[in-house]
Amino acid sequence: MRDSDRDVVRQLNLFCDMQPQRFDALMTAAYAQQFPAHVDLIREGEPADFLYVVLEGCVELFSASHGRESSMAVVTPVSTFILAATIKDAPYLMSARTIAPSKLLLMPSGNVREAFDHDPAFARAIVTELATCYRGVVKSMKNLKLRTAIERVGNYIVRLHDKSGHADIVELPFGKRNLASILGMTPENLSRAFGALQSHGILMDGARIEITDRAALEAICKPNPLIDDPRS
Amino acid sequence: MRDSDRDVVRQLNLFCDMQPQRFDALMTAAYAQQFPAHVDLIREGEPADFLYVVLEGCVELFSASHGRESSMAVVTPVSTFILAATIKDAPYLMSARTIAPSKLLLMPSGNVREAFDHDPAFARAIVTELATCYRGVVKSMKNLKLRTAIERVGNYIVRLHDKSGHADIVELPFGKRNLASILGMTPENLSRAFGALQSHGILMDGARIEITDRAALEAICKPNPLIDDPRS
DNA sequence: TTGATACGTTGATATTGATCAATCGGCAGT
DNA sequence: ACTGCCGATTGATCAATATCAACGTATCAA
Repeated sequence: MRDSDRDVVRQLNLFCDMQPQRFDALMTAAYAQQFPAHVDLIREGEPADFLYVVLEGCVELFSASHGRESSMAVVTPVSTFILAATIKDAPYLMSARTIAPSKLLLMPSGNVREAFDHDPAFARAIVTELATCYRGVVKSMKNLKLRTAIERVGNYIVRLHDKSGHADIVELPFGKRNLASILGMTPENLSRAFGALQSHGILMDGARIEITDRAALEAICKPNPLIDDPRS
Repeated sequence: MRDSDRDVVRQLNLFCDMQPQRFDALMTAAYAQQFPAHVDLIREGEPADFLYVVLEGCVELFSASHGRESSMAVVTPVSTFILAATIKDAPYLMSARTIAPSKLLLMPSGNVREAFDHDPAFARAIVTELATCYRGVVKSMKNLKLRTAIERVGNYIVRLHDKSGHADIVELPFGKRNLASILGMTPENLSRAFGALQSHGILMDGARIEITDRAALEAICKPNPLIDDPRS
C-alpha cells in the first residue's frame, strides 16, 4: 500500500484517533487492490471477511430477492462500508459491486475486531460511525416513505447543489440507472422526473444539471434537514 | 422505580455486562413513568435528552414531513429506543408516541454518555446494539424496496407465526392502522391485502389470524432470512 | 467504417396502490 | 339504552409508478 493511501485512511474519523501501533498493525494486515468497473465484490449472505474502504472510484451496495434488485447506497471515496457486519461477525445484508474502476482497501474482519477490543479510542470511533450510519439509513427510509418520486429527485439535486458549494452547474456522480434504483424508481421514471423538474428551476443536459432557480426547485421538493442534512 | 423493573432492565443485552456501580448510578439518575395511550413522547428535531426503555405497553416511532406521516417502527417491551441520537447527542430523527398505556424508563442522555465513556463493557454492548439496529433498518428498507404490499403483509404474518412458536392462531399486537403505516401502505390497502391472503393459507377474524396453510402462505410471500430473520 | 452493445429517452399501456365516500360495528360516555 | 366517535371494511375511482416497446445516441472493438 502506498503511503498516500495510508495517510488518507488515517484521516478518516474512524481511524484518526487510533493508537499509532494499532493502526500500523491494522494497515499491515490490510491490502489495497484495484478493481475494474462492474465487478462483484461481495454477495449478501456471505460471512463478513473484510471491512472495505473505498480509496478511489465508486461502489454500489445493493440487494436482490426473488428476481428483484435494488440499490441501497453508493459509497464514494473516502469511506468504509459494511462496518456493521464486520463488527457483529454476521453475514452481509447487502451485496457490493464497483460501478467505476476503483481502488479499495480490504481489512480482515478479525483484525478490525481485535483493534476494536483493545483500542478504546477506536471503539469509540466505531460507535460514532455506526450511529451515523444508522441515522443515514433512517433518513433514506424517511425519504422513501414520505416523498413522491419527483420530490426525491428534486431533493437529490438540491443536495448535489449544496455539496458543490452552490455551483451553477452540477454533475451526476454516476449513471442514471444506478441513481434511479437508489431513489426507488425505474430509469424511465427518473427520466420523466428530470423532465418535469425542468419547469421548476433546473436545466438538464445529459449528466450535467444547471440550477437556474434554486428557490423554485426548493418550492417543489420541500427539503427537510431531518432527511437531507448529512450532518444532523 | 420498582426492583422488578430494575432487574428486567439489567437483563437487557445493553446493560447486562455493565459494572454494578455504573449500572446503579445510571438507574438512580433514571426514572420510570406511566403514560396513557396516544401520548406524544418526543418530537423529531428536538435534542436527545433521554434514552428510553419500554417496560410495558407499546411505543410507535414515526416521522412527518410536510403533511405526510409514516410509522418507522413499533417498540415493544423490553427494549430501548433512540439510542443513536443519545450517543451522538444529536436531534431525534423520529417522533415517538404511545399506542397503548405504557410504562417507560427515562435515562438522561448525559448519564448514558458518561457510562459509555467510563465503562468499556457498556461501550461494547452499545456497539453491538447499534450494529443490530442498523441492520434492522436495512432489513426494513429491503422489505420496502424489494416487495409488493401483499408480500410485506404475508411476511409479517409469517414472522408473527414464528414468534408465537407456530401457534395455529396469532394475534396482531397493535391496530391495523399502525400496522399499515409500518408496512408502507394505507389501511384500506392492508385490509385488501388481508382479504387477498385468505386464499393463500390464512383466515382473518378481526385482529386474530388463523394460519391454515403455512406452505401456501410462504409460497406467495417468499420469506428471505436476510430480510425477515431478526437474528441474522 | 461497421456492427454490436449499453444507456437514456419517449410514448402507450398496465398495474399497483392511494384517495374518496359510504357503511358497519364496537366502545365510551352520558 | 342512546349517542357519538373511531377503526375497519368495501366499492368506485383516481393518481402514481411500472412495464413494454420503440428509437436515438454514444461507445467501443473489429
